[in-house]
Amino acid sequence: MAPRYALAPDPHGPGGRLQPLADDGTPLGAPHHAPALATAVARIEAAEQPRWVFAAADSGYAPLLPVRLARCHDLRLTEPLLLGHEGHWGEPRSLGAAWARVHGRPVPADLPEAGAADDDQASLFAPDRLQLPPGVDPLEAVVTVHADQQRRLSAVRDAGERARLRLLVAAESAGGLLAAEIAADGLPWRADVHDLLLTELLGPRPQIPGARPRLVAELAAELQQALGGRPFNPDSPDQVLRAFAEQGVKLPSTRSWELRRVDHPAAELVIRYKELSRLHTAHGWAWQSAWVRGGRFRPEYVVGGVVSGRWASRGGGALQIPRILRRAVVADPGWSLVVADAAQLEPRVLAALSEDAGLARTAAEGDLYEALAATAFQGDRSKAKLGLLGAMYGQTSGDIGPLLATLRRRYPAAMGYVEAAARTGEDGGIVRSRLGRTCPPPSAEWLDRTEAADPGDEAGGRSARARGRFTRNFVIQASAADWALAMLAGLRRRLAALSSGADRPHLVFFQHDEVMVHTPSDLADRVAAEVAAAADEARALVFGDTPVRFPLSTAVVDCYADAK
DNA sequence: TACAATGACACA
DNA sequence: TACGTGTGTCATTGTA
Repeated sequence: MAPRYALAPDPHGPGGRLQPLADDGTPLGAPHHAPALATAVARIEAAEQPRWVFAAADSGYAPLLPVRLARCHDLRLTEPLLLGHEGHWGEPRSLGAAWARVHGRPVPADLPEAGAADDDQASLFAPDRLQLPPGVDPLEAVVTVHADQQRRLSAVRDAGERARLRLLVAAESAGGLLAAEIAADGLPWRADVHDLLLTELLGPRPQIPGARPRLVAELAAELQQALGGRPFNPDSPDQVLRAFAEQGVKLPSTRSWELRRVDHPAAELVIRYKELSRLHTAHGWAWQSAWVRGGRFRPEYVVGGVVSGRWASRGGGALQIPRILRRAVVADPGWSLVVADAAQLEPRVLAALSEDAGLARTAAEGDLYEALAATAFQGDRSKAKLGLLGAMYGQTSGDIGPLLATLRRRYPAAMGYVEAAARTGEDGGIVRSRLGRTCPPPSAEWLDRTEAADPGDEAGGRSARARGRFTRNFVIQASAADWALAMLAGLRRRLAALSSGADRPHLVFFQHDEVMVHTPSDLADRVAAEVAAAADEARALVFGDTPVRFPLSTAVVDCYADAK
């Protein structure tokens, strides 16, 4: 019974090799070849539930689906976590680079990131991106690098820190599995509802691709009339500003909040035009034909794509679906959507991180801002919220000074925590999330600007403060991402235990502090309970013994738009 | 023609 | 009420 298996798919064909491993990565016996890798993996998974060691789950797991794996160790996702933790942020992070470091060989530079832009024929047939030197056996490389990563994890001195970093590696790796599953399953998307919505708001689909839909074109014409009648392109901020100037209206920019303050009939039209035009270009018919197929929206997620550990997405803008389009996300007949988002996650994370007893009391349950207002802001919830957000993001302008002063007096530990993180950043230091994700060090240019600068130098001071805001926010955003990842990994495990087979609940969406499960309706209530349990489990795993709670607002709905 | 920078706005 | 972090995408505009 091996706790771990390394695997390497054959470059061509359905087979692959498997190598049982001990926990520390020591090979147990000889590798064996499976003519049908997915079948062999499914059999071993059913019997042993090992931790699968992938070079990269995103490419290694997808071909095995619909086989579901419980646990993995993703070498590609783990390497940057370790390099960052060890203070080697800029080092190449490919499997080949990690292999070369173990063997003291020349380390190959990383290839540029694959983006949607170069996702063409050429790159489809490009050699893999592992960067292994010619002649190196991929399975041997996976085994070697895994053993090295396990050794480096064990080398973390402090036991608590070591345990947390291991948790981070496991959660990040689970994210790798999940992202592949979500990509394969897709988000339920009703193209007909989307169509109807577009037609209602924009007019019928233009016959000529690229043409403005009727209502957008009419709005553009109306706008031109309202600004003197001379033709101009409403998509060009420059031309819009000039058209307004000709009417005697001086504007610093065409930002919508700026336009809202302008007393001119054309301002409203510009705002409306931009809204509709954006819907058409970003999420219109072209978007639908590119990204929606077979009743599912299939974006690509990039696990750890943001330095803070949040996921990013590539193509389709999966993490920026405008609210109005949530109408199109509808459960299949007989199925429901369980939508859950963590309420006030970031201030709760601050309370737990800083162990500020007072703030933790306000975060023990219910509405955190309400509780904060009651104890420190004479019941004014908006002040409480503004002040706390300002503290977490490093806001200095506006009338926020007195609010920050109040917070500093009432919650010295919490405010001290973010201010210490800000000072570390301003001084060029690095900070880490709760589980040990490390922020990037300052760039060489930053060091030039700040260290060479005189004390009174404006540019240097600005750069320093900007980095202070970044590190101040990093400790919170990245620790929130730690919690979310742990919650997600737990929820994934719980859903698998709830039901297997074709009509099991699927995680179909994840956006920073929000998850969505598509489930047979008769399981929806149990899914909702598992979401709550996963949230509490993540609280204990990530923050241990804290009075802070992380409540979720959960809705069981047919349509995403009906959640909250 | 292709790419980068910019402005704007969507999401957390 | 309007500037405080992190992203992705599109159209325009300027440069290679």
